[in-house]
Amino acid sequence: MAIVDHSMPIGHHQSTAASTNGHSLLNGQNGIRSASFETEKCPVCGDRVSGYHYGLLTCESCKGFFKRTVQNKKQYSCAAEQNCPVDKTCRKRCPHCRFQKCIQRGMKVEAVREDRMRGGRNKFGTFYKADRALRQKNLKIPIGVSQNGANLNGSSVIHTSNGTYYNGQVSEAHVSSSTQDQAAQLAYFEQHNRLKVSNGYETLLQSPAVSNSAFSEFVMQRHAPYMPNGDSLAALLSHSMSDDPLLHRSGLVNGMSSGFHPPASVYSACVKPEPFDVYIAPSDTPVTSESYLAQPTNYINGFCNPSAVSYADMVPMVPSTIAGNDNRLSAHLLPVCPIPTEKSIDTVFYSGSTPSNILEVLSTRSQLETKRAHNVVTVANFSSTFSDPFQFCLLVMETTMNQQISWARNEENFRELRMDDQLRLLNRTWSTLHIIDFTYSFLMREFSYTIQLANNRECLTSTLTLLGSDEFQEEWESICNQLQQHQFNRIDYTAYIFLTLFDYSIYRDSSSTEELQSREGIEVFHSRILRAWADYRNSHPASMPLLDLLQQIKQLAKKAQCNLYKKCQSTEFPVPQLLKEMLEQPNLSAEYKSVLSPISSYTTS
DNA sequence: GCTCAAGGCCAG
DNA sequence: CTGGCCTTGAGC
Ligand SMILES: [Zn+2]
Ligand SMILES: [Zn+2]
Repeated sequence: MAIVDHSMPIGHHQSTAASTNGHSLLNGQNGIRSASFETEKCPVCGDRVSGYHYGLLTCESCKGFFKRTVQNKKQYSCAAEQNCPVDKTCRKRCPHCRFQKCIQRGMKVEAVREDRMRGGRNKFGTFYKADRALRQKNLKIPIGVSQNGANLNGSSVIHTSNGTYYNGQVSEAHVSSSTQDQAAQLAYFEQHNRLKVSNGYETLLQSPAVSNSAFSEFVMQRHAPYMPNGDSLAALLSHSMSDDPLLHRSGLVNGMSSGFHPPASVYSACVKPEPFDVYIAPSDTPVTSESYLAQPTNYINGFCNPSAVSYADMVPMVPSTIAGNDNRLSAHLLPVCPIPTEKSIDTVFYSGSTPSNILEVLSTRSQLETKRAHNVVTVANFSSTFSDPFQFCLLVMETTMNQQISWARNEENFRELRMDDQLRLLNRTWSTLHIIDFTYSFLMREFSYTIQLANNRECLTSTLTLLGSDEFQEEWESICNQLQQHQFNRIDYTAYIFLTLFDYSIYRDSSSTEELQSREGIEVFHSRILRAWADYRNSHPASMPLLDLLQQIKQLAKKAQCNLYKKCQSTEFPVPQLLKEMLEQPNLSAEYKSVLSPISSYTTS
């Protein structure tokens, strides 16, 4: 490599702390570690990452920029349309858009210390650690085909340079990492806070910064999406369309009046002293949606039409205890800017480049590993607190489903679908996706056979995987064995996920032209994945054992879902909101009946 | 003790 | 204002 001398991670130098080997990161025992972010690109500008800063892996300059901005409470404004591209070469040009992107990518204002205390560690440490562990692990996954690892991040393959419009998303294609960071963190921290709830006594009092800080920010963000009519999923999806609540606030939003500076500036989250222990709402089940205003029905095509959309009407869910201090959310929820959406999957997805690359690229760019990483963290967290296996499963499922949705809505292809399609697809496929994720995690030994719970109890991994059922354990184990025999790997897993998610059969019977169009888009994508996968496997879709297995998994998911539905009817534990809604979709009841009757003598009314 | 993210410094 | 390099210090 030509740039060898720059390859030492910056931020480390010999002069520090009498460390005997200042260059330990490059060689020796720690060599592996350095590799973990040596290849990473800053999710904000694409420059070389120097470590975790304010919540995620970023470069040194974005770190500095972010720090200065937050410390000095700077208010930038954009001379253009708030969608300036931000990359290494032009990041200086528009600080407004740069900062916006920082936030959007998940940098945390609350990690900037108000008291300016140096050194030490903060609460994000655990997240960094978990994230690092995962990245590392995933580096070691064998790739399978001739391609070598070097290509993993070379996603330059992927893009034509179309749109700079929507927050530069497209032009960022070269950034390999962390479009997921934010979602990931949210999920991560949510769990922590939720745990606090369940243990949590002390918390409420000792958090000086709580009232307007970090926490409420993230709670808002996290729960903002819930909707009044029980449409959590829709809300979760639509909320995300323009990303982060924190940002739409510097001055003129979409040409609206500029004088208004909501009290809840981003900086309010800047937290005082270090151990900012955030507390959580004193409810241990996910918040319900009573505090929402009615949602004017229009989220279906929401993201196409900025003015028609009623993001501003969506009042985020804030736990009642802290709800007092914010009505400022509406400002947050304004869409950042319209998203052009003639783009169909087809155009979004690149069209040239060899088929088998598609999965490679998807696998890398879609950050499936990160999603799974958070599943692992979720499990770890809940398992230490809960002792009842079913309750444990419910909570894990609820949380991971949130993560699933966050993941999906950020996924480059999925997010281009009409909202309506997104809803249907997720409604349709969540249980299968769950099973695939957990099964793959199991195969990767991210979970062992059983999961140790509190009070010395345990939960079979198969139970958790199968949505809390233990009836199908053998069937699942058999599937696992077969997957293993076929050397099911990361690429196969990626194919499984995408083939499942993009299930065009949801429109099998539809006749409206709109739906047919949707169906076609999804189908095209689906078949492209299928071809790529077959190509990768040197096989034909018609004769792929792994494809048969996927069908089996889908069947299994269906059964498991029915079972879960049944169990939820009679459980003593509260069924979390989102899960409940996913289970109780009206159109499913018939299906539950038909699936259940052959297996068991379950009788519905 | 060592780590490594956070703050500080300052030439450009 | 930027960003590369330097110092700190809680937590492991
Ligand atoms: Zn950067
Ligand atoms: Zn700009």
